[in-house]
Amino acid sequence: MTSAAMNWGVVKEGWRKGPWTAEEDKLLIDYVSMHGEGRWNSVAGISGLKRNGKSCRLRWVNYLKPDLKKGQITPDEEKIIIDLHARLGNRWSTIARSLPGRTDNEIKNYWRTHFKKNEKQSNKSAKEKARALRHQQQQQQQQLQQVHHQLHQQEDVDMKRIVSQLEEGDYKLSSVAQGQPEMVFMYPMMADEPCVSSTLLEAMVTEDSLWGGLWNWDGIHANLDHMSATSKAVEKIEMSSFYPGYFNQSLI
DNA sequence: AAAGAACACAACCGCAGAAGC
DNA sequence: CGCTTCTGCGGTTGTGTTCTT
Repeated sequence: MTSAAMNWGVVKEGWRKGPWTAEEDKLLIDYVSMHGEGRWNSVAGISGLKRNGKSCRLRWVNYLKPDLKKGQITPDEEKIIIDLHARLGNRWSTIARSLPGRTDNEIKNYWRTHFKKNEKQSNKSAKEKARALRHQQQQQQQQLQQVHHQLHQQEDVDMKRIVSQLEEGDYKLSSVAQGQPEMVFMYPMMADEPCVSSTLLEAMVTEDSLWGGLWNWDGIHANLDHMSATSKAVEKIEMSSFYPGYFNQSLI
């Protein structure tokens, strides 16, 4: 069916629908940079966009937001998705909180594409497996390069932030990764909460999860800022049962 | 090379809960 | 306290691209 046949891109009841144009994206980006996220229903009035609030929010959250991670789901991310979906079911937004830069929509689409079908057809052919493996290797390579690049850029900023937080005395640093002297976990000092033992943390730092240890902190944490107290409590209980160490990290 | 299948992604809808009045 | 509005979530659908036969 064509866009025209679907009435996409046309103005319906005053609102445009269908794919976003570059101009619309720019208007929305300008709006958010000036007014911040939220109050989506006022976007149309202020920016001149002929899109309703829901459409604007969706476009921003799923596509325009600057900290979104582009590119395919990595094998590590896939593991987490599988694990969390097994425990949480279709709670995509909760799963997405564990994958910084990924949206619920993206994960939902990924799951639907890759695993929904597998419920019926559990075995992949050898060909498919080989293809998937090649693809994974390429992705891993790309991601590694990307992470190295980002780390270089963020190094100065992050070090300053960590140092200032240390100076405030709110955090404790724990070097845990043997043979990885640059790998450091940071978690809040709480008098009434036991910290994760270094032994446990070491166990978490496997080859597969090394990078995961880094993103878990920033991503999960950033999202907690926007959650209600009740949601936070539920989230903490859920997440701490899945990822040892999460509970300590989330105590701010 | 062409057709069909599979995949990846974007976007809409309806509903529910939170927030504001 | 009830109503309205806003926001976020999950489900679904449609389109374009890539892969397979």
